[in-house]
This record gives sequence, structure tokens and C-alpha cells, in this order.
Amino acid sequence: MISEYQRLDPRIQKWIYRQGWSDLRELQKKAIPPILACDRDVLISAATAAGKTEAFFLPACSAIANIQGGFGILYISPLKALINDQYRRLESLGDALEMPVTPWHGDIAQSKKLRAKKNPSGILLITPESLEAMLIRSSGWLKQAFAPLAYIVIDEFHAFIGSERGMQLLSLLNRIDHILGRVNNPVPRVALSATLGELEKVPLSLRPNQRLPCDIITDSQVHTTLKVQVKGYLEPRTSIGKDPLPSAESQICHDIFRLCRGDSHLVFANSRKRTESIAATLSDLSEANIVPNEFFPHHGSLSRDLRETLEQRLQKGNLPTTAICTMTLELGIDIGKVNSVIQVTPPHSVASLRQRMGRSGRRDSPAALRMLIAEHELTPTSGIVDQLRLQLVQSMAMIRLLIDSKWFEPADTRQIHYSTLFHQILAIVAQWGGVRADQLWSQLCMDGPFQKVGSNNFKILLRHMGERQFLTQLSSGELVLGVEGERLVNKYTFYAVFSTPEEFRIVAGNKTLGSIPVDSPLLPEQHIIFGGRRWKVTDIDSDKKVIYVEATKGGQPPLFGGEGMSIHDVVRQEMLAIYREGDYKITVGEHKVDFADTSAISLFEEGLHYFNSNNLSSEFFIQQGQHVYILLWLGDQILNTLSALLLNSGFKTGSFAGVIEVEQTTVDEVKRVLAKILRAGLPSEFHLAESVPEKFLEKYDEDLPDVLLTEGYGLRAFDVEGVTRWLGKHL
DNA sequence: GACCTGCTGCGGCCTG
Repeated sequence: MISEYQRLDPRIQKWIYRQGWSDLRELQKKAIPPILACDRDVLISAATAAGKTEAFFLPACSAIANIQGGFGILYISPLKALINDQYRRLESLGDALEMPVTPWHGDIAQSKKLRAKKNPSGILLITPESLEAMLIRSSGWLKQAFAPLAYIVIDEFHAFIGSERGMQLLSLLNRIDHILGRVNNPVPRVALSATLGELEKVPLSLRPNQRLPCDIITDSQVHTTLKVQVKGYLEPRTSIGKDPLPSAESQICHDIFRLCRGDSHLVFANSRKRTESIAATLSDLSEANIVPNEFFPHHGSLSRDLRETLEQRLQKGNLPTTAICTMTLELGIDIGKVNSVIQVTPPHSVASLRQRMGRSGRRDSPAALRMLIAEHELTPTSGIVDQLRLQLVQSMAMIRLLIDSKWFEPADTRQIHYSTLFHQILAIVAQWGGVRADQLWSQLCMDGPFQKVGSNNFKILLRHMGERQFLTQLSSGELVLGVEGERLVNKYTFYAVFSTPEEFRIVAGNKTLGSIPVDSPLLPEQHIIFGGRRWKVTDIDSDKKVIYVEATKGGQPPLFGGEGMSIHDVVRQEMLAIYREGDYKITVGEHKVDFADTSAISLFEEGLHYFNSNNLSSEFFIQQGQHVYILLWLGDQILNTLSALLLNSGFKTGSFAGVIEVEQTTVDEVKRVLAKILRAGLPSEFHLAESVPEKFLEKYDEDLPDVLLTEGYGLRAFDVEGVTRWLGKHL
């Protein structure tokens, strides 16, 4: 029997030998037969640096080695930087096979693109947006250039699933099969990722119509050692007249300085503002200690130049370097491995934490994670969020889920994304010049990624697009671009399907406090926290993009960031489990492993004491002075729903860090009203969404018919069934 | 006050 290795092209075998590899990894061997077969989709899910890229490219290049007259492999990446990295990695393999590798994105010179256009061959590395432009601008050329296409491979596939970009990508892939006349014999798709939850459901996200079978290949050897620690910090209360104690951030910076100097680390700080302030403090500390600075910020608002300099410094590894970063260093940009990962304030998801962990762990040392968590010093007026030490317990819950349960959030595939459907209708019409409505329906909905859209709603959308002159119907029945459609498609910003979130100015009286992107439901009367203070929304002006607020009374504002948003049900349930057990430790064999330092332990005990003395194990509604607090221990979609129900019943309410506050009322009153709502039957998501004045979230939301906008918004923000279940259990 | 991603074609000017 011949080995997998021997099935590869002899020139590739020689290339492997020249790399000095003694053998292929298990994952790479396993991938050879299904990739060479070229008759099915393949999902390759394995840890960072496990050799996923080679697992695909070695057999795939083997299979297309002798293809002429067009591209054999289409590689799609969510990031330009990743395309540049992969280009560097694939060049020598390409040379060995005399197979060109062409990077193609917005920063690639026109001359290079023109050269590839004249002689398309080998491997094309591209972004979804550039592919969209190609389909719209040169579909005739594409039909020729992609004629021998054998594989479409998608890198960092988890970054696409369930998102607007993911829907666009699936539609693009369908459009390629269509243009090549391969609807019934589609081009095999290969997805690469390190962070795929509920793996068995992923093939449906790779090919919704399931026309090809999908093999799933995973890395069986997953015995990574991981060192974890949670460190607690106390944010001192502001005292007047005395020398202020160092702030929690200052204490944290001193520890980062001590822990990181001399090696390479990543510090995830969750927000640009905190990233900048920590990086600045660390640079000051270096100066004060007369040592060279090795701490630099990295986030999306920094220039590409600054970011790349830092990435190269990390990758070269000859100078100790610590990046203080946001999620920009989460995906697979080539920066090598770092000694440890530090997380300041809890991450927003376990999936994200897992991805970040993958950055740590060099050959000689195990992966290491530290979480540095600050909580406010308690005062007589401290709120429930502080008293419970929710930040700390959330961090502990996430660590337990990551290590103990090996759980992380699966992608949310419930959204419809009407905005992206609108975009793809325009894109397909622009690509073909004119199409019939039934062709759009079958390509996008029946056979494509928008399977959740019913024919009635599709008709509503098309009719609306006609009325608003995005589309025009010819006497033949064919749909072509209307005046407004032309206007959108001809803007070069058309190719991207996501928008940079619109910013709303927050105005109190005649003073602008700043601006925030509106990506969570905001209602008049709702309480928000901004600039460390509590505000009540008095009015929202969607046209001027202004939110008017006025100061509202209350105790000290609770300590939490935006991480309170979009927390998953499972995380909050794990938090409740920790309080109920009175223990956060992880069981390994017969031992309990403690990962908290003394300060974190004492903070945890404070939170636990509050939990137990208020009997929160069985009480979900509690009275504090004149306010009622509701603890659901569930995710934010359910929280939003209950919050909206209470607002619609005339209560003044807001929610912070998973806790709903209802002002000036009693537990009995709240329960009475909720019981009445439950008896009458809850309103639908659609009905709740109708009461939200600002519903524009995605790029073309403002061009949608109201009924579809409201439906999409309701599905995204609310979960009526979840609340019904919760109320049934706890009233 | 979570975070992140991406983009054409053409005319005009400059430099080697």
C-alpha cells in the first residue's frame, strides 16, 4: 500500500524533504486522501500552528500541478495581512512547481493585477471584497480565468460564519459555481479554522444547499499544557484631602511591567482607549527606570505602518516585545508565538479567549494566561454589580468553560441579514446586466445562503426596491439597476457588505459628552453609563444622530466596560453555578486546582458573601431600597427582551452587566405585572422591535422596507421564547 | 463609551 506521502507530486515530496521535515504531521496525512479526491468539501479544524495551511496546500497543489489556462486554487482570507503572510509562505512551494501565486487585494499594485489578468494560473489569494469587485467588473474574464478551478479554500472560516461578510462570501461562491456552469457539479470548498464550535453543524454553514458531502478533519493530539492565573485588584474609592491610593490600572501596569519585561507577550485590553492608556503608562515606566521601551499598542485605529512595524518586531523575535492590543492580534497574522497572554478585564467571549490563548506557548514553555481583574472598593452605596464581584466571577466562569468544559460560543447562525440580501440582489443584477426575479430567488434563497427568507418577504423586498428605484423592470420582465441602484453600485464603497458603525453623539444639556456606536437597542427612558456616570436617555434623534441624556441619581456607577454586552447564556449560567457551589476551582483528576491569587480569593469571598446573605441561590428578584433588581443569569438577548417588556409596561429600567434595575417599585409589583404579561402571552419579537426607534445596524438597513427591517431587528435583539421560559420558572 | 474586517477605475502629475 502506498503511503499518503507518496501520493503527492514528486516535486512536492522533494520540497518537503528540503524543508527538513522528517515526516508529515498526522493532520496533514489525514487531509491528503479527501483533498486529492476533489469531489467533496473538507473542514480542517486544528490548533494554531498545527500546519493547517500545508494540510490543504500540499495535496491541493499536487492535484492542480499540471493544470493550464487559469487558476487552480482560489484562497479567500478575511484579512489583507493574512494574504501577504500566506503569499510569503507559499512562494517557495509555488517555485518548486513552477506555479505562480498571486496575492490580490486593495493594496496590491495595479501592474501586478494586470500581469495576472493576462496570464491567470496557479493560486489566487483574495479577499471577499476584491472577489465581489471582480464578479461585478470583469465576470467575462473571470469565467475564463476560473475555468479549471479545482478548489476554493477559506482561511479563518470562523471569522465568517453567521456574519454579513459570511453571507456575502457564500453568495459569492454560489455565483462562481453559476458563472462556471457548475451548479450541479460545484467546486469543492475547504474551510480552515482553529475555533469552530459545534463542528458537526459547520458543513451547513460552508454549503447551505448540501450539494456536496463534507469530510471533517481534526487534530486528535490536543494535550496542551496551560498555566492559568487570575489576579484581583482593588479600585480604591476616591478620597478627598488624602493622597490618593494608586488606581487599579496603575497597579496593573506595574505588574505587567514586572511580568513582561525581557520577553514577548500579548496584553489584551479590550478597548482602544484602555490599550492606549496602558501602553503609555508602560512606556513611562520604562523611561522612569531608564530601560529601553518594549511596550507598544496595536489596534484598528492605528496606521498600518505602525502596526506592521510592531508585527515584524514580534515575528523576528530578536527583541523582547509586548503588544498591548485589541482583537487585531487575535486572528492568524504571523507574529510567531509569545511567552504568555495577559487579559486585562474579562474578554467578551470564551471563543475569543481561546483564540487569544492560541498565541501563547513556545516550544520550550507551555501556554500561559493571566487575567488581571479590577473591582471597586465597596462603599455603603455600592451597587449590586460591585457587591457580587461580577467581573471577577465572569472571568472565573470563562476560564472554567475554556479548560474544564472545553466549551466556547458557537457562531450565531440565526440572523437573516436582509441588508446583505439587498446588497447581493444589486450585485447580481450589476454582474449580469439584467436577471429575472425567479433567477434571483433561486440563486440567493432557494439554493443559496438566504434560505431563511420566505418567498413572500422576498417579493416584498423586490417590490420595495422597484418603488425606490434601486431596480427597474424591463418590458421583457428582466430586472436591471434603477437610478438609485446605479448610484450605490458605482460607489467604490459598494464592494464591502459591512459598514463602519454609525456614531451617535451623546448630548447632555448643551454639552457633548462624546460619541458611541449604536449597536445595542436604545430606548427613550433607558439608563446608560457613559464617562463613568449614569444617564437617562430622554430623546433619540435618528436624523441628526444625537442621543439626548440627562443625569440621573443613584449610587456609585458600577465598574464594567462594554464587555457586559453579548455575553452568552452559558457563561452566565456558569457564573451562577460558581456562586452556588461557593467554589470556582477546576477539578483535575482528584485534585482541585486553584488559579486565583490571594487578592482575587478575597474579592471572590466578598461576592460570595453577598450572594449567600441575600439568598440569591433561589431569589432572582431582590429589593434594594426603592429599586428592584432582577438577576436572570442568562445572556443579553434575553436580558434585552425582559428589559423592553418592563419599559413598555411603564417601568423605568436599565440593565448593567447582566442585572436589570427597575426603579421606584417593589418586587411584588414587578412580579404582578410580569405575571399579567405572561398570562396574556408575550408580544412577538417583531412587536417589541416596533417600539425601538433606532433600528439601523447593518449597511443597507435604511434602504429596507419597514416590515423586513423590524423582523430582522427583532430576531437579532430579542428572544421572547427564552423570556417566556424564564418567567414560567421563576414567577 | 467592547472590538474588527474591506474597496475600482481613471485622470493627472512626478520621477528616472
